[in-house]
Amino acid sequence: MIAKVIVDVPSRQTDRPFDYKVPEAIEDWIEVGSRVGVPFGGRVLQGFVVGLSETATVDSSKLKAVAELLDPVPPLLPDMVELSEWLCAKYCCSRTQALGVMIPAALKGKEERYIGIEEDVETVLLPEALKEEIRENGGWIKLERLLRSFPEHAGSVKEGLRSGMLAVRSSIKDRLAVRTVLTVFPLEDTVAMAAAKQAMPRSAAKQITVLEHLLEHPYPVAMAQLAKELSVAVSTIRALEKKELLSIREVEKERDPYGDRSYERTVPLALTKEQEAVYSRIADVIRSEHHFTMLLHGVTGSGKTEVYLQSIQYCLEQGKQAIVLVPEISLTPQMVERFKGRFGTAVAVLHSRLSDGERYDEWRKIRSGRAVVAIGARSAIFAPFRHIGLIIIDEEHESSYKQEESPKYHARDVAVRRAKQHGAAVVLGSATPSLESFAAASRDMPPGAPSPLLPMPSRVSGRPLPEVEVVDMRSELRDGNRSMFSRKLHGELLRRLERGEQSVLLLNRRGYSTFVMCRSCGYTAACPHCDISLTYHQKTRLVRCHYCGHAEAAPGQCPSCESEHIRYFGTGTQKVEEELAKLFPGIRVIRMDVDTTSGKHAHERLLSQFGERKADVLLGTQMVAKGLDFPYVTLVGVIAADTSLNLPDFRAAERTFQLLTQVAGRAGRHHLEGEVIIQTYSPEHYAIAKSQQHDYAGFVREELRHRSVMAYPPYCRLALVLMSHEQLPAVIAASDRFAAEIRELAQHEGVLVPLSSGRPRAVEVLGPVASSIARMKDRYRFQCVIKYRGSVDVSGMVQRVLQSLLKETAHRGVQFSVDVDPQVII
DNA sequence: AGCACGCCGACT
DNA sequence: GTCGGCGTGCTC
Repeated sequence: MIAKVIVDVPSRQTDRPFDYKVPEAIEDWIEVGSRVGVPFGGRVLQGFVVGLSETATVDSSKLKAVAELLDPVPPLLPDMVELSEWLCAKYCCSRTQALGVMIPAALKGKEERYIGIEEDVETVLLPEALKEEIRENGGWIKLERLLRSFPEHAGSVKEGLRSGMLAVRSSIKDRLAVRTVLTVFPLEDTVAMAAAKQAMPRSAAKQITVLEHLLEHPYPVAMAQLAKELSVAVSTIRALEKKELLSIREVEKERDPYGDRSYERTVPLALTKEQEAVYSRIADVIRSEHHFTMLLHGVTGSGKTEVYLQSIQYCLEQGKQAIVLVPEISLTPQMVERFKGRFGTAVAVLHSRLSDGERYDEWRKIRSGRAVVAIGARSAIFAPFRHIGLIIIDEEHESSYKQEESPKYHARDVAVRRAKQHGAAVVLGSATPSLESFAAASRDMPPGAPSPLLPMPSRVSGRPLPEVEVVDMRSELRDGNRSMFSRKLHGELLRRLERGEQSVLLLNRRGYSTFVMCRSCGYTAACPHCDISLTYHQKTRLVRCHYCGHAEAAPGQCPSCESEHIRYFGTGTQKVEEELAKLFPGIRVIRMDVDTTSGKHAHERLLSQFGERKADVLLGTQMVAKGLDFPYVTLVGVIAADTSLNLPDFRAAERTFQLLTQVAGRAGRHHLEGEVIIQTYSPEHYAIAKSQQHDYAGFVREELRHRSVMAYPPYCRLALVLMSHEQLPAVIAASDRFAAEIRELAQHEGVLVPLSSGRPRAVEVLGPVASSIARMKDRYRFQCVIKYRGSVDVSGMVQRVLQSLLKETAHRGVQFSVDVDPQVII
């Protein structure tokens, strides 16, 4: 038998299957999706089996054999191997990257080499110390350790290996410490145990206590826990083991990050008429076993989560599994609690704050079938279930579903592809759907076919959406108020303090960091490697580059004109916090931003503090806008709505509308009425005006008009190709060449026509132009934007051009990065 | 990615 | 005359 293996080498030249003989001993175990160790170019590498056949594609004398099978159960299922093929074709990534993104990091094994002394060979030339060290270790010692102990003998080791005096043995070792716990197993024969207890001498009181306990609870129990509960020594239990009245074994322990918490079981709530209609549509699709993607458009507070829960329940009853994706940021304890409360231990939770080990344990729960619901961020879309019936993507418009590193996949698109493979239902849920999803769901359907649009326009509580007031900050300034708080927001904050209610303040800080600028000459501190402005960090008094990490001392005077009028600009959450403390002495503020939420449980700790009303104000960036639900929050303030509006990004208006709508939904969710104040310098902008009126449809109409005029999604699709090189001429040459080649290819296929032509298949190539960050990490960057429409295989075209381009020596050293479906173009 | 093979400068 | 620079090419 021959195994086709993708080896774990991140290089274009090795990005194809290699053939290996399968040793008979593992023939029955190896499968498509197995992880193996294979000899490759003089070392042993990890690889994935993507095919099994009887014949090889190269002559069999060249074939080597699979060295080892790394898991008893293949970590990937055959449908995922197929999915990996689709991933690398669509997103222009290597096969290794596509496979790697589907498994937990703990399973990215590395070679470990062990050194031994060859038998029946004269080894007199080897240093005595080396031979002794190896012998003392039972004949084999890790190469790394040997070299660390005897750095002076590195040459001898190399020579010993070359001349055959030393032997090397390689094995792939997972990056994983499997934790074990000593566990006490009571005798299965309880009668014998009871008899032994009777026969114990009275002096063995402690041993009798243990036996009594085990007779009452005849289940395996952790030894440490047993000893503590009964306050007996471990040696007492050991003594019983000697008498063969129980056994002690090491049991693999799973790290359950939620293990120390118990969840109140919840029961399905009665659905409203609206919820019921949506639920039954979803259930119909699950039952049909035919893939169908639906868009659940529900206002904040419309009870989407309960619909999710009951749909999942139905899916499980059909004997299928369900995946729920939520944005990382809203994967809060509150959210997890609702799912654990309904489905108990059948839920696996996957989020980025887990350690590699914890993530691996949750993943294994899925792979082994002990979990049937996976809830997690983006990568949970690769949960290794066998029969997926339902995939839910909550807050589907969130940009965190797009991975920004290769493979640059969009979880929404992967979800649809997986659902097609499994015949599953996809539910995209949002109060503010992305224009792409809304347009797709609003397409004309064949007569009689059910619509993919599932509307939930009313709130479960029956409460109206909160009042939103827009404050024009220009008139504040005109009236002499130079503070970052308008008089209105100031007054309302004060009222909340007096009444003991809580407020949420949002600082929309995207692209709005504290930068250093000279008021005399206009000099700004910029990174010498990346050409972007440096941000000021008060704690360390350093200015730092957000891209490469370059840091230097904050200048005390202008390096350009030597003026003293150098100032730190922009409003960070820290600054707002200081201002709050000044304006409202004694105010209790919880600040949430990247600085305060970096710890493992910092995010949830801060939120629970706020939930316990230990603070008056929750101040934060985007992360306070999502999914929070606190009954005493009656005021939401947005400090500057337009910071995101003015970004040079075609989705700026959409992002702003979404953010404002989301954050407004945080106020007055319970018995107290909520109020929202939006401060802005452009109150007339439709993104702000329509969010004030809670008018999604109105916003979409306006925004679609803009997108149509400018030919942006959903009226076309985009691909971004970024090229970089240390030398400017090299990157200019490469990008010019790339643009010419791709145009020629499109011309050849007859699709190089302007989008405005109205032709169903069209491709436009823009650029090349210098990237807006023209240099990063000492590399110059140029980019091409490709706009296209219809069934044009742009990924395939780009890959073909890159393949021929990279063969040419002139373009060696040029790095290409392809983003199909980029979320931001700046 | 690594590692070996291969053709041109400063050293015993 | 050799040791070693890293350019080029291959890995089942």
